[in-house]
Amino acid sequence: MAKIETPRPVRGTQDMLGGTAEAFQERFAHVVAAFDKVRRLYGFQRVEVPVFEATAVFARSLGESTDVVSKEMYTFDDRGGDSITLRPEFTAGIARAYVTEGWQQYAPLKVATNGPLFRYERPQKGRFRQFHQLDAEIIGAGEPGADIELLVFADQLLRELGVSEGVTLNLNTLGDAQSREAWRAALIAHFEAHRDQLSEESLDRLNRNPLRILDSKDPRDRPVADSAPDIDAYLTDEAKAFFDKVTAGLDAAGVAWERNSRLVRGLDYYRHTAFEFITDRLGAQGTVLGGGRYDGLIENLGGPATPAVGWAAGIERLAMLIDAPQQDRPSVAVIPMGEAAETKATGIIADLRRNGVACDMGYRGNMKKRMQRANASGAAWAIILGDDELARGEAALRDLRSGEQQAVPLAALVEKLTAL
RNA sequence: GCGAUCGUAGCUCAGUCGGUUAGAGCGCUGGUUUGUGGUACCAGAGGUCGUGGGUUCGGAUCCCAUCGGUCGCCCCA
Repeated sequence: MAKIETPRPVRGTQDMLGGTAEAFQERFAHVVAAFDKVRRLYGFQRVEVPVFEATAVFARSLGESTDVVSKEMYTFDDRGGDSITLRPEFTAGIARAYVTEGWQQYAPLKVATNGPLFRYERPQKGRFRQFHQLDAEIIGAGEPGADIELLVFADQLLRELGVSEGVTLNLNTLGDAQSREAWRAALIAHFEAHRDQLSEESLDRLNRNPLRILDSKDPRDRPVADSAPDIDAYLTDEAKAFFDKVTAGLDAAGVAWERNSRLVRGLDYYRHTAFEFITDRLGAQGTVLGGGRYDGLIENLGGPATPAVGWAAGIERLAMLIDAPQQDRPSVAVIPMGEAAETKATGIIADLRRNGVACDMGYRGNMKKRMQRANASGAAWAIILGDDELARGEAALRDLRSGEQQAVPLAALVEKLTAL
């Protein structure tokens, strides 16, 4: 008989098993739990949006960056012939819902979500095809206060996770449309004047996405990129006032930040604030949380002109940075010996669980094996139930830490253990 | 799409100037102790050496191809 070949997991996907101190799943869950806790403190409502959308939702949101649309998205036709795309980001879907579900009535709307996203990329450290993000958005608020609130939220999350130490907030402004255009023109002029010093890749970027030359990793580009003009000289008074309010707000809230005049966004609908929390502990993927103001996006999706700002954070990346979280252990291991005892134990364990006592039953192997498993499970107590105990209507309750053991009437077990 | 590097037991890895039956630790099963763990000792099960081809008397080891992992480039919404 031919050997059946087990299908392999799809490239860039992960399976996560919890239950042990080193388990990545435990870290992952801790990041999500911390996010949910902080999100409530800041009054962000939980929102759920579909994992897939009509392709147009993302295609329009990404606009002209054709490489991303054509090569990086999981797009397919469904049985009805409609083009569907697995979400590569949260913002577009939330913006779509804001328009189609009439959420405009709640503006300014503070929402948060988290879940899986999909991008067809080559996996590497901190990069997967199915990955997961936390996401927070404020839609319908054009005031710098919204940017500030979001940034303080992000900062507090990183503090709660204990990773703020090695992570710095890089902050920049892209100005309003007018500032951005003027700066862009100046940058192109600068790069054109130094064409001969740029790498081939950056020469290509010059046509495609000139702002990206600013954060090129190629050492040949650095001198030209570093000597390129900041946006500061091109900011309108309004844009400058906006950025000043954001930085003043951060200072007032005690959030440390660094100006990074090379931090840019490729898409045109980004305005004003752009930020990334960056670490050097994750290899090539240093951004742990990033976002900015996208005042032009909702209009791009056919909605009313709506100012909005938001951020997203990679759960896997955060999970790689945090210390191993404390994990919950079952506190009681029930060890029956013999069939009659096992039946009785089934009732006892159900009773304990209904009364909020976390417990597990050991039903494999000999006594020694069961005790070993009970010990390995981290349980603090073992309830040993054999024919002898059963006949006396009691169970042996053993403290697995001290080794002390006592007989407890079966009827008193729940009371005894819930009192501990 | 490009580059580097690695694929040996369930896991982590030894073993390669080509040479009898491929090893260890952990885990698993059983035993020393017919019902008592965190120690110890003994035994056992478990491997198409990623896959296919080539060179050779002989390949885990050398060559080619292919698949997969990892890291980096590109891209980064």
